[in-house]
Formats: sequence, structure tokens, C-alpha cells
Amino acid sequence: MINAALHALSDPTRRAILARLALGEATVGDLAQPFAMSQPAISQHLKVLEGAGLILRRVEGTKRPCRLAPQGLADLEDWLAQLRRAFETNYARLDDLLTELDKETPK
Amino acid sequence: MINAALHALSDPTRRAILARLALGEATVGDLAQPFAMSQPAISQHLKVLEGAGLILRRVEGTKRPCRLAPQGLADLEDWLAQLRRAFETNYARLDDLLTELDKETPK
DNA sequence: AATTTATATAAGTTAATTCTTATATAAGGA
DNA sequence: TCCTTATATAAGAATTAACTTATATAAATT
Repeated sequence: MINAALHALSDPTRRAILARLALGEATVGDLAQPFAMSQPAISQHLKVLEGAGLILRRVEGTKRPCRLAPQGLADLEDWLAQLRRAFETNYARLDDLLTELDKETPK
Repeated sequence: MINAALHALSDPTRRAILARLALGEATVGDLAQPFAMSQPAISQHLKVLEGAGLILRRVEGTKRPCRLAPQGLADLEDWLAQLRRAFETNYARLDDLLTELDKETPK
């Protein structure tokens, strides 16, 4: 799932869609409007975001209002936190060592 | 910059490389070894990671030891935290709205 | 019932990505 | 110096991604 999430987030248009959704629910039309891009293109991006668990949609007549899915960030946060922990436990010594090496090579 | 970072992270091989580097410094050869992939392929991934500010390299004779770039990690965390806040505030607001709607529709 | 509105899906195109193999470069060791 | 090791770069092939236009569907409006 982290793969789907990061793939979804790697596209600037999709990130802009998320930013817009942070302001509140929006329909596909609302979301498409600010972009110089066709409606199907936006629908395709929304499918990717939904597949990654980053947005939710409901049915309201012919509209499909979208909103952010807070749970969708959890896996990504876990992954990043894990990377951070490993980094912290394994790099303390290395950083000191590299600093020392720098001092030994003055100029 | 966040664009380059997220693009870099969208590839599973590159994420695996970062995970390996979280355990400590490694040369290109070290990094290539666990993968069923040629050395040039790994070098190309490393170039992407370096360009995204996620790794640092030093020169040590003919070797090029790589390590995680603390700033790259920090920037990512900041971005993700910001995204999390956006997700949460929107969720809270929507929650309030739905609660209000509930009150207005008593049973 | 016919038309319009909101969205989805299909098919095709172009461009970007990720590999490959072949080759270049530069430091280390015999 | 010659050979080997470690890595980078170039060029090309295969795959995937991100668009497009055309069309389908289903609810809302007239």
C-alpha cells in the first residue's frame, strides 16, 4: 500500500488535488476546474488517489463528492518513522566519525 | 524539491536502497549486491536519490560510499506532517458539519 | 420523453521511466 | 606499466504513465 500511496503522491497534479481537498469536499467538476486538463484526466487521477486510500468518495445524485481519507497517510507515516528510527540508531557514530575525518583534512 | 523527493521515493528499488542505507554507509557495490539488477541500474537510482537530496556520497579512492542525507529526511517529515495537518483539519471540519447536519435532522 | 449535466470508461498517443549492454575513467595492486 | 576493481556514462529497448478524444451511463431538468 505504501507503494500505491507514494506513487499517487509522486504526481504534482494529484498533490494539488489533495491540497484542494484539504479546503473541503469537492466534486470531480470542482476539482477539474482549476486545471488545464480534461475531465477524464482528473477522473483518472482520482481513481489513483482512491486506489491508494488517500481519498474517499460518496454518491450524491450524479455527483461524486471527494474528501481526504486521513487513514491513508498512516502507512506512509509508519514507513517514514521506521526509516527515521533506523537512521537514528545507526548514524550517531558515523556522523561523529565523518566530522573527525573532516578535521583531519584541513583545507 | 519535494517533487524530486517524492518521485525518488515512488520506486520500490530506491526505497529498498534507502532502507539499506538506514543501517549505515554502503558503497555502490554493497548496494547493488542484494538486487537482481545490473550495477549501472543501481548507479542510476543513486543519482536520482542524490538529486532528490535524499543521500550523500563521499569519495574514498575508487569507492563512493553513500549515506542518508539527514536534511532530506527532515524535509520529508516536515512535508508529511503538514499534509497530515491538512488531512486532519479538513476531517475535523467535515466532522463538525456532519454533526451539525445531524442536529438539524433530529431523527 | 427528450435534453442536459456529472462522471466514468475505452482506446490510442506521446513522453517518461527503468532497465539493458557496451564502454569510459580513475584509483589500487601486481 | 599492466591488470583489476569500483563506478559512471551512453545508447537503446521495453514498460509504464499521463494525457487526449470519443463515447457510455445515469441522475436531474425541462
